[in-house]
Amino acid sequence: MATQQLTKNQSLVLDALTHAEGPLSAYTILDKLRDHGFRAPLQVYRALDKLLEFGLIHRLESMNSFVACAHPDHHHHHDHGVTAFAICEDCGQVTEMHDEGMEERLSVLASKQHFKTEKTTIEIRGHCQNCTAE
Amino acid sequence: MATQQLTKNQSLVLDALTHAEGPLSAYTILDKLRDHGFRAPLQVYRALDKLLEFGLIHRLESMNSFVACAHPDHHHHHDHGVTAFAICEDCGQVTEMHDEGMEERLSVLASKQHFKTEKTTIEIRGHCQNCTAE
DNA sequence: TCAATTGCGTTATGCTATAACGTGTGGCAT
DNA sequence: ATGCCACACGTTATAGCATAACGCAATTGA
Repeated sequence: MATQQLTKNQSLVLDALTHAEGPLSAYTILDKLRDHGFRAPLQVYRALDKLLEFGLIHRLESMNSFVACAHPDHHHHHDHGVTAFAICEDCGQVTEMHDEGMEERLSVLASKQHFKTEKTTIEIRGHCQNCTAE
Repeated sequence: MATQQLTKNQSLVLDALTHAEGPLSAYTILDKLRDHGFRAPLQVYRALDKLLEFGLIHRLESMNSFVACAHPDHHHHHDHGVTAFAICEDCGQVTEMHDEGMEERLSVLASKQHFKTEKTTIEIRGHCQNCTAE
């Protein structure tokens, strides 16, 4: 299963996210890509939907924005487990975290309620190391 | 520290959420309260902000909606730790969950990054017990 | 009394996301 | 080749979520 072949629009959107300092909103991406022929929000949203599907980007629910996936292993576009995000409210930097123990706790919590999990969102808002230094 | 005295608007919004089956969006609340004199979104959002501050309601980031807090002990409006929400995509029901082990894992994760946590969002989307029964 | 604070109401605006329509292209079975 | 299908694309319009900015009224406290 080779790396998914991306369309022009999808590549442009992924590049924008990859080269960005932090998460971008769909409309910010639109503005960045106007010079490349983007005119309407749907062009961005359609590309974002596909990139999410391929596992190449993440959506940050707490800020209606998107980030490129930090993982280098983009060869399999199946889940690599639950991802937690640490989002710095000062500099906007996002750190992607994975933890087996946490997945285990979540799994236990869900099964206690007989709840069938489809997708899990974990977002920690706060201040990163750099921005905490006074 | 007695229970916070609420204004008329705040009470109306809290009542709407308390009596609702599931989470409500701000505009849905607005519609429900038109008969009580509500005319504009800001009337709702201002009440929601205060209720969030008092810890009487929660915001569900993944669906831009709000729910009444399930806790009976509304006397202290400080944090009662991290809350995880199980959100059923079929019936919309929301279950509030608290778990010490979970908080511990998150705390460890954050400290590994030297990250200072302000607020944590955990939302599990899926299907509740009732809606899973075929 | 006067100033400061807080909640309120209103209008206007901005940001986020999708519906609905039509076009073009490439694969592929007939 | 022809016809069909799936998919990406472009465009316009609209729906849904959230806040800025203004001014008024009531409350509190020096």
